[in-house]
Amino acid sequence: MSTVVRGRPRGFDADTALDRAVEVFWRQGYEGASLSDLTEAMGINRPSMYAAFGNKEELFRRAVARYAEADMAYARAALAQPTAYAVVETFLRANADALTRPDRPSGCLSVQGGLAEGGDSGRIASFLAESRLAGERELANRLSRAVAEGDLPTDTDAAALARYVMVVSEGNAVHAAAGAPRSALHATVDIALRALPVGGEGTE
Amino acid sequence: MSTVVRGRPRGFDADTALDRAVEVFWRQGYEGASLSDLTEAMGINRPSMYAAFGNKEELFRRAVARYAEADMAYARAALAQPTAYAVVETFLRANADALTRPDRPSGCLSVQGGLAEGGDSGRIASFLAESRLAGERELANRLSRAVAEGDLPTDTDAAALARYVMVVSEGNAVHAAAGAPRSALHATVDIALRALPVGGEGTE
DNA sequence: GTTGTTCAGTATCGAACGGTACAGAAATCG
DNA sequence: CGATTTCTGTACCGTTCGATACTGAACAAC
Repeated sequence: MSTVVRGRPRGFDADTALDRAVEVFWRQGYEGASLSDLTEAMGINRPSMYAAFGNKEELFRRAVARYAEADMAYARAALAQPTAYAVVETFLRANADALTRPDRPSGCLSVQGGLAEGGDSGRIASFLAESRLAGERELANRLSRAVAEGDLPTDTDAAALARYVMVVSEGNAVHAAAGAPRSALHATVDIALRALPVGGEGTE
Repeated sequence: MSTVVRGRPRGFDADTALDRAVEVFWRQGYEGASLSDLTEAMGINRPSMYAAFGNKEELFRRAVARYAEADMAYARAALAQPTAYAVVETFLRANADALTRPDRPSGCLSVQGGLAEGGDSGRIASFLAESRLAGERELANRLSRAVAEGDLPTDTDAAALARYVMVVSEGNAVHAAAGAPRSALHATVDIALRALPVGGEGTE
């Protein structure tokens, strides 16, 4: 009822503190973000965080909600485009920009919020990224050979095409980890293959 | 020099133990897999693991190497296909199957090895997956409307197309988190857009 | 059989984790 | 002015983490 506060007023702004928490979770993931990391970035003490947000998991859920509202507004805007093509292109372009904003952590909180980049596992993430990149390079070499052999159009960017294939593969991995059935992954592959040059069976 | 062992022989097989470790890391990620989880699955004690593999990070690197050799053999096989199209299709098909093998953890160790699914954060992963799925559903609704409006071919599977778009988005997120530059992401979008029905600008 | 070397198992280390009890400070109400 | 209510800050809780001494047991060499 009454908007009057009774006791000592809060010494910090909860929304500002939440924004700082978003940054930390985004950069370090849920488990990788310790309470010390969070409260230090938020500029408040541990009991203040617990009084304001309940516990770490509640804080994370609030952070994701705020992220979806603020940092993914471009997605809702894209849906308002007049044509399906424009919807998809606008979304993917804005998404690419959002994933690489210089003033924000790289990537997407919804994807790597489950990561654990805290402490020692920074090296782990780098090691895994390098492993994936090695596969991408092998594929690029193979596709480059295909260009030289006339199997792909001469203006084909083999490295970009290899990266696209790996993106589809890794996106499917994210979906599979989330429980997507095999049929869904193959349906995605059906569509993804339409982006390849020449298409069809082949040697022809 | 001498292949003769000197002291008490090892009571377990290191390769078998490593295979078990792969399973645990694959399912729970690096940080999510505790030494207790690992040694229990490997059937050995903690000091035996340290004697055989050095430490947790070395064990993980060995596990990833073994994973790349055993569980990603299909990728090298795909590179041997005669045409570029066959290379890509064979890879993506085998990849989709590998990501959803019923007798193995879902997803890809190289992608979610950085995850932390241990203990409480199973709920976190589910929560994030549900968040992403909500966006996918919104996009599917929008594309479904486009089909109804004649903006997309009548035989278009709006849900599958939406899933494809999200796969590209999430794959790009993985790349961005690994440090890929903005231009690389847009080059991927360039290619991905070619898979869309009708293509081009649109309302036409 | 004795000696030397290696493995197995218990018990424990210090550090970091998420979470909280408690005392003092700052505000409004009567 | 007390009295009451709420926030801040320190100091700490029990638990779990990765990693290790240390004691005995098991094997080969001599």
